[in-house]
Amino acid sequence: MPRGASKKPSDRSTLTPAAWVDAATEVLLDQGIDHVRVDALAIDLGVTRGSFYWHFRDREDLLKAVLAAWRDRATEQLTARLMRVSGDPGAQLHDVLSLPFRGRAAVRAARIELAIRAWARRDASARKAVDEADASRIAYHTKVLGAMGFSDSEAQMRAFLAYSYEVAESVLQNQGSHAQRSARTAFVERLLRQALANE
Amino acid sequence: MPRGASKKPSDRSTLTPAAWVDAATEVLLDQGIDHVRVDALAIDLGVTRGSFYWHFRDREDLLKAVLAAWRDRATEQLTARLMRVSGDPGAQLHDVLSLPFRGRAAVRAARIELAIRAWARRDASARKAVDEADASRIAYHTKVLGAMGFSDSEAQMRAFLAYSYEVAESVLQNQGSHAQRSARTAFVERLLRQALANE
DNA sequence: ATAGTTCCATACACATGTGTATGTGTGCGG
DNA sequence: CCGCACACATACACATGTGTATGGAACTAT
Repeated sequence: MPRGASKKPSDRSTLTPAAWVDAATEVLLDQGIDHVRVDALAIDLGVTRGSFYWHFRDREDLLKAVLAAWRDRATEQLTARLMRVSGDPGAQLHDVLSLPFRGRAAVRAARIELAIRAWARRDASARKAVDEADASRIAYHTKVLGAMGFSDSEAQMRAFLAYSYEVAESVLQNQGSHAQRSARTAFVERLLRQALANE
Repeated sequence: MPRGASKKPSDRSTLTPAAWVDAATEVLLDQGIDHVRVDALAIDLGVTRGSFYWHFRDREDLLKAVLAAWRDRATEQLTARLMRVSGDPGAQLHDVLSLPFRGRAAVRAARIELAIRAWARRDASARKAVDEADASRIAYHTKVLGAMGFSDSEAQMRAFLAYSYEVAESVLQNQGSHAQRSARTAFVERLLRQALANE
């Protein structure tokens, strides 16, 4: 009797490792890495732990796969942004700063990232992945701001400030209304464009 | 009343609830709230769980005490800052922005706060405490920037940006050298002081 | 049809964590 | 010196989580 009557996943009758990774990521994003447990995931997927230990060596193996999946997606997002060279660096800066407002997918991605940051506080490999993602994005910001005419060192500092604002907007998600958020985003964009008064 | 009515000093003979809270905070700051366990704390304190369940009703009771202790300390820090009216708002802004560099105690406090932010992602009371702390600090920043001559709305936006930078400096602790950090802090300070060019 | 592989179920051993019930030594007041 | 509350120790019941060993149904290949 084929157990085709699966609940929500694809029409596949058998599970893939990716399905376990997705389920684990789902728990991770609103429960934290410590609540990612194989038996709970098995219940979510409608199977038993016997399935899990066929696809994965142990729990650590799954967590590594979760981290790898996130890192792949993060770098993919960044390279996609590098690909669509809009030519206008000013538009790119606007594009970057309005990222937190790109709908529910972006919000979800931000929540996943926050969960991984929390995880990175006590896991070396997660720490490494997050640090590399931060460095890559800051490098991209630096490149954009450099293309806008700022010197290398000043582009670096402005890039960090821009990225700081992005990170904080996701961390401080309960501070200010939506209108305030878009207003201050526009303000930050103008401030970052503006040259520093030399005294 | 059992012994000398001393509570603060390490009364080597008996434990206080504060000792449990301190031990729990120590685990919290580098392991996360899920790793705060009564038996591990008991071992740390050199006693058994029997002692714990005399001082606290259950584990939740301890966690509430940990959160209350942090909140008290956070508000106390802020009111202390409000008290020492340096008069010069420019000096106050500098004081605020150089906070992450105030030695090991500040670093430790930042780590505790990050752990509580992670906790707040799935605990309503922790969420509330963090949101209120953020709001209070942003309000203080807004007041300082308002005293520097900016309009209310602009002071609000600059205050959020300043606080964003502070939060990000603690979140992105592995990005940039110490020299870079102090350089960009000085840069952010100058940028925040500067008026926005009207076009 | 038969054998083999895939994918999962079942059952067990083991570790860790919470909470409760009860025992125990010690410093006080009376 | 007696008793009693305090502060903890000891022991147990119970729940939850991991990992392994083994069984078994469905699909495939021959």
